[in-house]
Amino acid sequence: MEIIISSKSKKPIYEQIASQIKQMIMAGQLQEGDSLPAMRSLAKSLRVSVITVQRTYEDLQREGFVDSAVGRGTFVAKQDKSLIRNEHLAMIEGHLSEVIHIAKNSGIELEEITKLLHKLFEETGG
Amino acid sequence: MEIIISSKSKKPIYEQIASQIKQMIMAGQLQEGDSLPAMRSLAKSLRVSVITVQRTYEDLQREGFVDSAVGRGTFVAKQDKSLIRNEHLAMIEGHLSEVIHIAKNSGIELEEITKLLHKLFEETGG
Amino acid sequence: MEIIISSKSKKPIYEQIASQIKQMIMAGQLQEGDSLPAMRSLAKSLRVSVITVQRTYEDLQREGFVDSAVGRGTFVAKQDKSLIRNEHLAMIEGHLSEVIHIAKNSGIELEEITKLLHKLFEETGG
Amino acid sequence: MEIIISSKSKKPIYEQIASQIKQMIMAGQLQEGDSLPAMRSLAKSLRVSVITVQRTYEDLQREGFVDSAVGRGTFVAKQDKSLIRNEHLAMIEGHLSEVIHIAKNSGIELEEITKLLHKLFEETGG
DNA sequence: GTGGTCTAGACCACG
DNA sequence: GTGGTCTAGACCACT
Repeated sequence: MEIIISSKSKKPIYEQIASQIKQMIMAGQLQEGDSLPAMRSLAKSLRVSVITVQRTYEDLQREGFVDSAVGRGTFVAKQDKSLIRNEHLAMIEGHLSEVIHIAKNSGIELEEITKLLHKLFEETGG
Repeated sequence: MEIIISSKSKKPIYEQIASQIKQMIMAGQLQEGDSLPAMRSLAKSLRVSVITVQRTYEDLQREGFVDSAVGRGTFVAKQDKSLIRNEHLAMIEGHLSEVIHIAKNSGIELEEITKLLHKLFEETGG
Repeated sequence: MEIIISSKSKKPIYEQIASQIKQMIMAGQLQEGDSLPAMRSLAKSLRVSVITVQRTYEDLQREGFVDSAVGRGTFVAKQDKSLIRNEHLAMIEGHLSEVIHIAKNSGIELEEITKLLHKLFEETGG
Repeated sequence: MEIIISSKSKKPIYEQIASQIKQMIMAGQLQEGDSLPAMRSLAKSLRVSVITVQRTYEDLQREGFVDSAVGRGTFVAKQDKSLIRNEHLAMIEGHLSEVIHIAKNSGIELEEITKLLHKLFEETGG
């Protein structure tokens, strides 16, 4: 369970942890039925409060990525493909919003961004 | 000084105001030496607290967009447009690369991203 | 002793087991004096902890469904069926009245509730 | 803001508060744009921790009943009728689940419940 | 041991 | 003043 917490990031810690666990699930690194570390042990290894990890697991559960059962632990839930797709789209939307924010602040035209997007897309091996 | 504040936006009000002023400067709508409205009058016309406008002007000053002179007011500073523009383009390219990376990993089409980009651009208030 | 445990259910395991045993008793499938499986063997066949079965038997005993005798085992107690049944019917009527109150206030049709009732009945494991 | 907290209830406090506020909103007692009490003041008047109220407001926000803005407060959001309907259906489902739980424990037939439901529905003025 | 809830108290960003 | 985040420490129910 390699998770990196950056105190520089503006994102809250519980969200940083959550997004990294989501990525592991979406990448297949964590599979359906796999158990996640117990809250207390993960909290200890990440050197954060148990409450913070709890918040992370709670969010993951609410979003359907994991199931938690008192006394048994937390497990990766059956994944819905459209869920994952939506999650990816949300991440993309986050980046695009940043792009637009910067662009509007610096008078860069939408057309220029679109061209750059297409250029980068073609250049990228994929 | 037409500035729109959206209470729906997650962005703080002072940042909404600042980015719209930045835009006006980058677009040449506000030129070097032009004076910005007095804090109290801008606050009044936008129906926000003076403190909020104060924070806006502080940020603009720190970022080099304006100069404030006690007792005289706030003025647009000399802009090094091309430098700023290049920095911004680099940041945009970074985000777009992330977007493309995610998209290629999840089978999302370039066309869909382009549409999302345009949609967000139109939705985003200044 | 066919008992089904659903890990999806929010109900604790000991309660799932208890309610299924109660059902068997109320339905006459288990009769007065019949012996229940030993805790350890039931635990083994259900693949749960002995502690969980212990908790189940404790509850059944406290509610008067079974009697436990150290060294001899656990047996179905004498049931006062009609008394229990009437109490249960009264509780059910209370809940149904609540349901109807909500439904009438929000324009939900009786038919829809009936359908929901049947759907839930089929979904609910014992 | 008359809210009653019962320590007897199995429901967590934050949920008890939330459901009562939801009811006020659904009943029109709290209307769109109305401001809710500040977390700290509500916490004080209910004699619970600020954290508990925070959890309540967070849940209400996530479910779309209210909007919170740092520095300004928490306000009733624009209500979606289907949201309210779903909320009512969820409450009904909760009661029906209780009914089924009792029924299955006491060997009461689904048909009998259905008849009782219809009988009560007709008897109830509405 | 597990997760769920509640508490008290702190610091931050925002207005 | 507001809400948002993080912390530490406690008690509970379940396995």
